[in-house]
Amino acid sequence: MSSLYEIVAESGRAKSAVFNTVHGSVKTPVFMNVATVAAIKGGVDSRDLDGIGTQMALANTYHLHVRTGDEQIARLGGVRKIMNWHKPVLTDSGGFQVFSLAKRRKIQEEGVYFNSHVDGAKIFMGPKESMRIQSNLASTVAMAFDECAPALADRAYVTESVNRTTRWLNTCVETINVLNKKKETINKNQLLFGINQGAIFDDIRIEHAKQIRELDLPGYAVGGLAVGESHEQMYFILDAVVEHLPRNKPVYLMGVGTPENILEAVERGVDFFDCVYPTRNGRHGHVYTENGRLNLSNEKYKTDPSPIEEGCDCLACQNYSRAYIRHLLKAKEMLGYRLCSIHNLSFYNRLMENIRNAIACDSYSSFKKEAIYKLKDVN
RNA sequence: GGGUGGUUUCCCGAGUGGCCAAAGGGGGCAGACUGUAAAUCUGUUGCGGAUGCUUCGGUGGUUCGAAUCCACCACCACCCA
Repeated sequence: MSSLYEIVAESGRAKSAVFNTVHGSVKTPVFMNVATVAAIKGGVDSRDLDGIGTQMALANTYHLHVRTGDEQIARLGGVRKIMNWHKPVLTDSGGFQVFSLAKRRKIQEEGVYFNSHVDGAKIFMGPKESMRIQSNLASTVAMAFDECAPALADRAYVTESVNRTTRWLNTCVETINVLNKKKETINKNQLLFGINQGAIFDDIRIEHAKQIRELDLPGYAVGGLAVGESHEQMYFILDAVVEHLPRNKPVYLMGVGTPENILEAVERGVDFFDCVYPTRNGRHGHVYTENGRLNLSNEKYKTDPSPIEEGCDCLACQNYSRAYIRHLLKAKEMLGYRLCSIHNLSFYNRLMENIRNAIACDSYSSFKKEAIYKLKDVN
């Protein structure tokens, strides 16, 4: 029986591992494609991702609770079943919505009152509710219910918020342990990842990391970054906090990020990522290449017969020109959004594969330097 | 042949004497977006670096001042013969 998480290569502080779950194995560093409402936006089907190296997806507790309801999804067999997704899925806890729907919520000790963004209905969600919903969704990995404080929050607020997040984490642990033993639970092996918070205060972050690692959870995330602070501040926090999380467990940097952010974070020991960028930017016509990001809706691509990226084996690059995809975007045709999203996901997965290879060759530092240099090319 | 309504900046369309280079859409151009309230949002869109200059079917007029008032002309739409 293989262990849950096994480091297979290291290069400096960068690590590459295999994460073994009941829903399959994942090679890290890994990028999880985002499927917030159990759908990859832009009309991308689960099968579109076959062959482009996708290993894991992310869905959202809050969104699926609000629509169509986690109990209904449980009756249908869980989020993986309805998506026809045979690989692992991580569910975010709704904690980020505490942040992003700030104008629609009120935080209390037991949880948060939201107003649904769908119909305005009052919703209560705390650690118990989040865990129950995630158990119904039957994801591979459930995330702890946390508060993602704004980057600009002051020290007093962050201290209070982090303490509450720690108390919530304890409740999450107790709750998932009960849920995983229930007869009707679809995935009785659901894993719980804890989330480190503390905004840009390194001492609060470190203290929090030390506290939560005592719980000996199967994985730990760094949350509350890329929410308004500078890149330098983000890297500074990662430098400070990652070494206080267990090295022999997954480290997940939530919601990040750009290719450059990922390259920098891997160097600091992070091995799980997710971000809306490849799909959102795809829908907005921004596509990634090794030599930087292109805005395909720019006039200069109007007659460009070349593929988005030479040598890319994705559906878009194998079959269509930049000029045609630009035309589709201008015409607001779904196919345009779809092709750009598929290409970007393909790019991200290829980036992760290259990262893994560089770690395996113990040449990560020079690989990263060159990759970032190339990304700055102007197209 | 007679009557009525109309012609506005790339398009649609508001504007009936100064606050009008001209509302609002659309389209165009560019930008933003990091655990997705996001196929969304923002900026810009006559020329000029600027005091300015040239525009509202055409020509002429009234007026200190005209897209707006008057005259004629051109074209378009509908109605009556």
